[in-house]
Amino acid sequence: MVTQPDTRTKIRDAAAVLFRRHGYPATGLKRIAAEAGATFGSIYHFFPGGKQQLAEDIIRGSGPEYMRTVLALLDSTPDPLQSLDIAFRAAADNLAATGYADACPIATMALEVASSNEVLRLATAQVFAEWVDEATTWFGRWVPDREAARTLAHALIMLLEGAFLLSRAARDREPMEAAGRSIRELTRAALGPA
Amino acid sequence: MVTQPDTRTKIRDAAAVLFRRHGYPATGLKRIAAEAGATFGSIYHFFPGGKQQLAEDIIRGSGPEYMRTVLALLDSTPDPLQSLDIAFRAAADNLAATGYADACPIATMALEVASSNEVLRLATAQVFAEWVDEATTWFGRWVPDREAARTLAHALIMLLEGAFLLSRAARDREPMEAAGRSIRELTRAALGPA
DNA sequence: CGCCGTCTGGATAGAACGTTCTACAGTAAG
DNA sequence: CTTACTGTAGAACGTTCTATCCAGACGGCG
Repeated sequence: MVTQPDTRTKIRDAAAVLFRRHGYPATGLKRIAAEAGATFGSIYHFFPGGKQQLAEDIIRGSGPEYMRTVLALLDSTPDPLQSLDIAFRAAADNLAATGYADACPIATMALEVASSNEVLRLATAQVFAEWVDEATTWFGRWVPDREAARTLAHALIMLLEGAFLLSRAARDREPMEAAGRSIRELTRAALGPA
Repeated sequence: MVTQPDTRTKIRDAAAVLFRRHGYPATGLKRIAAEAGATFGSIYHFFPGGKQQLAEDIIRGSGPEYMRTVLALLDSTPDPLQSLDIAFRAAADNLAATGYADACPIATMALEVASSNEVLRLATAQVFAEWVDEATTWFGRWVPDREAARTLAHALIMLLEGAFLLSRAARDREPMEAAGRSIRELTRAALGPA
């Protein structure tokens, strides 16, 4: 039905890219409008709350969307170790393919607003909490102990985020590959004594 | 010999706190001057390169300084597993004590500049590389295989950084504690087959 | 046709940004 | 006393920021 993206979507998509790559304060609304092919007035028409509402919208939207992508990769094979390998390899490939620009959609913003903007901080916290819950459920399929599964879920996300940080800074996929080895090692250890 | 901090040091220290908590673009030179008890002119007197030079100075200075703190904790006992426990517990304590504000001194900036400022990106990359090397040496004391030690070093730093991200967003020490359990589990696995 | 809500285009405001510039205080050397 | 140097103080510049405001274009409908 929708032949071409409407203005609201164009603004959202352009802002999401800029926020992810450069962060919240460094991204100007003027630049968002330019990249979206929209005008200033349109931003405030669709997002009366201004920059903050736009960012919150993107955090709460891109977060779950990204997790869905990751979960799809994690379900690509029945073997959890092999799925983890595929997922982290895909993350490294995507990172390298985008010139080490596109990583976690909300990590940069999360660090930026953690001590200065309570509304956005809460949004990022809720997205991360959702990720941990979903990853815990995923690990729970093979790891009966819920505490152990939750620790693995935390490790998965922290290794992924840490690898994004190091890989983006170094423009090198080595950290992401090390992260993949580590999460597989942890999972293997949790599966072993079964 | 130095009775009170000179202006250069006051500016550096104030800027380091602000950059760490709010990031690079969100921190204004005016605010830095105010917090440091200095004036505009003094900033440009000591840092003719402006904001970027100040940030690079802080990245290259605070990075190694922070690693020294971590390494001191890691050498607090002869047992690596116990030292890791102490270090991650200290990180969680410090985080909670500062209202989840003071975490990694350069992580926020590293993500912000990774795709927009090559000078600062390189500075962060070199600091991280140094961290990995030093952590590799530390693990190397018990793990003879250098590749394995380097993977552990990456895991240590990535888990720490990931835990900073999640803990700051959630204002909760659980992620940091999970990171501590995970790095000890990985280290245990590497020590086991010895 | 005229009407009306939706959306666009852009001017404008007022504040804050990084940076540059000049003036000046204090001190040590000649 | 003069000269030179280091550091302080802050005004001023041009740019960019978020946000507000309004005139007008568009499309469905009576």
